Amino acid sequence: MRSVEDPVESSERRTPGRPRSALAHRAILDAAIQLFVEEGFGAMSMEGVAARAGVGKTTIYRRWDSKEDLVVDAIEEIIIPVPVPDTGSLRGDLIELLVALQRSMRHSVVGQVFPRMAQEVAAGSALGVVYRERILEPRTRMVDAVLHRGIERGELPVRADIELASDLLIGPIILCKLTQRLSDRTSRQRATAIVDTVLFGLRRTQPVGDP
Amino acid sequence: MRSVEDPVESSERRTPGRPRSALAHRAILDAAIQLFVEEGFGAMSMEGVAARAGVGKTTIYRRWDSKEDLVVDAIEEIIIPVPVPDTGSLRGDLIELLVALQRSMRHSVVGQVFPRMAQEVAAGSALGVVYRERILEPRTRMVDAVLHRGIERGELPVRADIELASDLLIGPIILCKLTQRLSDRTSRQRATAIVDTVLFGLRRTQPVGDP
Amino acid sequence: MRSVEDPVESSERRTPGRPRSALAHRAILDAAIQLFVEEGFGAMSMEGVAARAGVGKTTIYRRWDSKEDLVVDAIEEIIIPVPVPDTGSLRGDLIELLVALQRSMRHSVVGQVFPRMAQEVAAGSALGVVYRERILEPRTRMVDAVLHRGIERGELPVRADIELASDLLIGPIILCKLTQRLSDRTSRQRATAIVDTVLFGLRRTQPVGDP
Amino acid sequence: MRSVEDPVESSERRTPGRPRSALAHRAILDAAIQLFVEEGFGAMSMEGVAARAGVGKTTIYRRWDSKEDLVVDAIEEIIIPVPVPDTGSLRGDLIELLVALQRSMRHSVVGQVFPRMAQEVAAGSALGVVYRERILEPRTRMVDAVLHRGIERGELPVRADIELASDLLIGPIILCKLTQRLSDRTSRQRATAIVDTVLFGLRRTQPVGDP
DNA sequence: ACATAATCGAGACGGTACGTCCCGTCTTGTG
DNA sequence: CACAAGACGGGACGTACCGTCTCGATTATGT
Repeated sequence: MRSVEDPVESSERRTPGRPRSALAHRAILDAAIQLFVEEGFGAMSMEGVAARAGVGKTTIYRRWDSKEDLVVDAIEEIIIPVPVPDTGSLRGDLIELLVALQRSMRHSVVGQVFPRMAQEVAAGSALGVVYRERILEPRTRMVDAVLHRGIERGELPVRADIELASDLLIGPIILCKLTQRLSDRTSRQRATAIVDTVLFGLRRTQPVGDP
Repeated sequence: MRSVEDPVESSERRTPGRPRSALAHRAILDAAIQLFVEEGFGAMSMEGVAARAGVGKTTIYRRWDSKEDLVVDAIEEIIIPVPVPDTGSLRGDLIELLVALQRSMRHSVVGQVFPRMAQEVAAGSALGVVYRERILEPRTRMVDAVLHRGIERGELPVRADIELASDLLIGPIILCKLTQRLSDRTSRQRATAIVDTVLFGLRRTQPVGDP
Repeated sequence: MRSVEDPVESSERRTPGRPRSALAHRAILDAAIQLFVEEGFGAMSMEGVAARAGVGKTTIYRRWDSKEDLVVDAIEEIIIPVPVPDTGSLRGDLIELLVALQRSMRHSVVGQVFPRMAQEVAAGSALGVVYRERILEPRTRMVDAVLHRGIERGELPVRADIELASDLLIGPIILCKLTQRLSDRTSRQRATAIVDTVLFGLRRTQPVGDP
Repeated sequence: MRSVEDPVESSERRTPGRPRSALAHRAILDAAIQLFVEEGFGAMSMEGVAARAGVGKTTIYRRWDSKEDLVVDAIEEIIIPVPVPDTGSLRGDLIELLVALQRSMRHSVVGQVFPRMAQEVAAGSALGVVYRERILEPRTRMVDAVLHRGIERGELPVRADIELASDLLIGPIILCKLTQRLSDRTSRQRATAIVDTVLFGLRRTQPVGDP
């Protein structure tokens, strides 16, 4: 997943010869992520990456062994760390989290990358595994963490099903992204509706009798 | 989306010359759907389809104009109509619906096709549009219909947000499929938990105050 | 040396599928000989041949296994059969032969090809061997034949050294071509001078004493 | 043609900095001539020269501007001055000259270099021009000089065509080298036959009538 | 002693061409 | 006509070198 030889080695000894260009490194990663988003993993070509980065193919192959390796590195570059919110209440935290998720899906490269990755993740390819472990799961764990804190604070029943809650909160956002369905609500309105419904629903886990 | 010239034309006049082989038609569609599932739309090739179907490339291109057209036809072939359940209660209907959805995702070709389609749907490609219109939306509408019937029956508040409810019910199933996360619960347990939580949550639409 | 599969097979059965294009064949050979002359064997590239012929690289590699094979075939195409002259006298025949040789060296592609081939012939490469056998030796043999006829006619001593004569006649022409030395004489004047000197010299094979 | 900066400058002031290695100079020239002979000008590479000389590519390009420059220098290194023979007679001198020419063609690097140069000379490339001026023409002039001396001595008619004679003497040797034709005669036998035939032929320049 | 300066090797750089593979199209003869 | 076979022009693959360009290290000299 890492480049063949790390140029930023902390590192007692320098390798002889001309060092690898940092500019080329950046240009390649930028071109790679752009083309991945525009054309998809299968349709993008190394030749295209080289051309857009203004770089020889050799320079790419010298640093990455395969298209997979390159794209994995490129994906890791665009990770934007989401800070765990702390508004004081479970409801507020979850709304912030969901708003942030919708925003990243809507605006950033992350959102463009996600649908292209669905297939990779489902297929369990090397690329998909990395994406799940480095992008998806950290975000899911963050929701879980916030929910656990809610239980500790007594804002949620001790027995509340965290996994279920997590799916109920994130699922709708993902679904909306995948189906490209447009809503007339703002991100915050949508987040608020989801969070309120789910949190209220979680107070009761017994079968729903007559209302 | 239809083949260039329909061989099963009901149709007053027979075309002159040798008629198209119905066996070849089936063999091509079967090969197409297999390869779509195995390799994905981008990676599969018409050449591969022809080879697996034991057919010349010409025979495929004479009937379909493009890979898109072929795959669309092939996808439509595997649609299994889901009957609208009628257990007598909203809760029962929704559970049946979700169990059926999970089952189809888990077992059939439909489930294998879905992740490959996420990207197409999100990108709004011809293929994606067909998939959404012919596969996704009918199922969503079915959930909506059941929910509306619930309102009519008085099992749900008149003001209940159908779109939100639909997303909350379907989202988790989709999310689970995409992330390939395994649960130790049965489809029915999971469906029940989702339905109960969402239905209970929908009774309350005001902001969640302290519990 | 021959194409991988001969398209002009006389021959009982046709191969199935689309036959190979005769136009492409010609275009490739023409491009090959042009580039060989312009840039030399080492510097010319298959990609360049394909480009100039307006043809895919595949089409070339389908018919020839290597650049050598291609160039050999291309060279064979430009062979212009030199008719054995029959002016009635040895002297006239030889002059005609030498005039024709100088003319082909000066004007045709043959003359452009020759210096590029010198190295190949000397090195004994596949290309060089073909060139020697198919172009050089037939011409040498023709001179030999004319000289033998001269002996039969009694125009030359029976013991005359044919090999020596041949070298003495052809050598100066070749040398002139290689060194690009320009003469103020016409081809015919030069041919006549050479032939007269050599023929006269051949009458005497004993060591040259004082004159 | 000369190196960019001559390391063996006789010369008043030494340049500051590390002086260029004389060992590297020799190693590079040796490697260059070897590779030129083995692979030809077009196929040999500066990288190969550097590798064989055990030297960095920079070191070569610092001293010579191009492959041409390097090879020209390397070729000049192998020039062996041929002494003008003086046996007392024209016939003896010419035989010595031709024997020497055949010997150098057969044995030394010069002989290996010659066929590779034919193309360069004919094409009139920089390399070819140097080769003609520094190697070819001096030898031709030497033959001319010997022939002139023959005229002065009265061994040849005053009107004898020196250029023709020169071509007739040298041409066969060159032709033999180029075509790699093997003879069962010794160099001396062959030289003698050529010289005797040509000298005898030169006595008569009128058209050859009936014998 | 020590700064200065041009050398050295190593090796990364943007490129070009390689020969292979497969794409989707086109063009045959046969059924 | 439909069909299989397969040639067509084209494009990308990953490799190998090309000649150029940086590097740190080395090696002389002129203070």
